[in-house]
Amino acid sequence: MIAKKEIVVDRRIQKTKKALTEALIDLILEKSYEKVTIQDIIDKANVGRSTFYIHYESKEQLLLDGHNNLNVKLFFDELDDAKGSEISFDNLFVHIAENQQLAKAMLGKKGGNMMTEFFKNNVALKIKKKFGRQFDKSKKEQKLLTFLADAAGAAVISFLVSWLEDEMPFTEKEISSRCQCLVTAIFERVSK
Amino acid sequence: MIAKKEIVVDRRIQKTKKALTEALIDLILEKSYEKVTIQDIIDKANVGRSTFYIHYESKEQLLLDGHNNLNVKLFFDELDDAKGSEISFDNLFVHIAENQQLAKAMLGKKGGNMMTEFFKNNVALKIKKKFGRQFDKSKKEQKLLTFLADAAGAAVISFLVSWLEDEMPFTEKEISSRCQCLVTAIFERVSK
DNA sequence: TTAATAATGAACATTATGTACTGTTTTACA
DNA sequence: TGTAAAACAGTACATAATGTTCATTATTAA
Repeated sequence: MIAKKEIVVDRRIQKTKKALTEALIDLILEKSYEKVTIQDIIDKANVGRSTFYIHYESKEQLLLDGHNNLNVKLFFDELDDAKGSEISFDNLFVHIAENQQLAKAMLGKKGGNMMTEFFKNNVALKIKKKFGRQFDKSKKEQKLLTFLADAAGAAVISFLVSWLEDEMPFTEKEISSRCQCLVTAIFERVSK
Repeated sequence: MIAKKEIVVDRRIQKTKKALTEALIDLILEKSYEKVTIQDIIDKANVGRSTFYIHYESKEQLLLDGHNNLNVKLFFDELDDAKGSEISFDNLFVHIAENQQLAKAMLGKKGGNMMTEFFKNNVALKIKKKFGRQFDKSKKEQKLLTFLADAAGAAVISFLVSWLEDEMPFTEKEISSRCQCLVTAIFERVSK
């Protein structure tokens, strides 16, 4: 077995990226994503202007990169845990509750549209996979499948964000099972 | 009866506002809402910089104002046409189809989040009114009602946008009745 | 210890924003 | 049709963010 080349990331890079990411999260919660400028970020992170551009070329890239991504991926891996043909949102909501501040920054009203879209697309994709076999291969049926999966994804994210922004008034179990119910309802009833 | 004072809007104002609005719509379809600058708008509309600021203080205000609003209001008045406890989306979709280019600019992928939110909130509000009586006055039930109405609204808008962006592959009747079915399904099945 | 490289800070050109002011043109209305 | 009011164009200006470049300093991995 060949030894895996261990890539060591320079500590300076780690520190810089961490500072920038944390500054962005803070600033999103302070103002709102759209209103955060790169200038704000480098001021708050106490990082030189040119340093920012070494690593990123926009705040969008900054938001997508780094340990955010790790968290985001985790969110979705959880969706796969369910057995059978149902999607379980249990772990997703638990994970969201555990990372409330990050989730609010990324998905709340102050968070940019990009992250919400990203989440929505991922949920829709999972839904599409689960229910795909119920639709035949005709173009029309496939379009309907896509439309329904997107709509269900949008509904789930809306549910999730409402819950998150409203101090999580239901238990994770409760909100999660309603989400599952919602998706099932849409596919059983609307796909004819 | 007192004669209603007729307010005549200066022709110059009408012309200016129309030019600015049309420029914005065109620019949204060319680039995307976020990337349109006020500079772009006044260049395309061939209007002086100071003139813009006489009437509006941002592009958001421009988008919300004017005959756009007339159209938007029309969209939603149509939702009230249905008899009984169901919401009919028939006229909405017909109206959207008739104003395809405007609708795409406002609701499509290139359109800003603002208009989509606006639409979603309006649809959610109508839905809430229709189904409100099925929920008791307890805080928890009222929250669930709000969450469900918002989720249903999000699903409807997602459906609408998919349809609009995909060259409207179903008839207005078809897509509209699926929307209605979707809303009903959510409320019958998820509200327990 | 040292060669590599990341960060700093300053400078610079470019672009958008929002305001202010002057002079010109268009309008509503009497 | 004449006139006062207004909307407009055009210019100038201050402010702010963007993105790039470069010389210098510091930190790091080996």
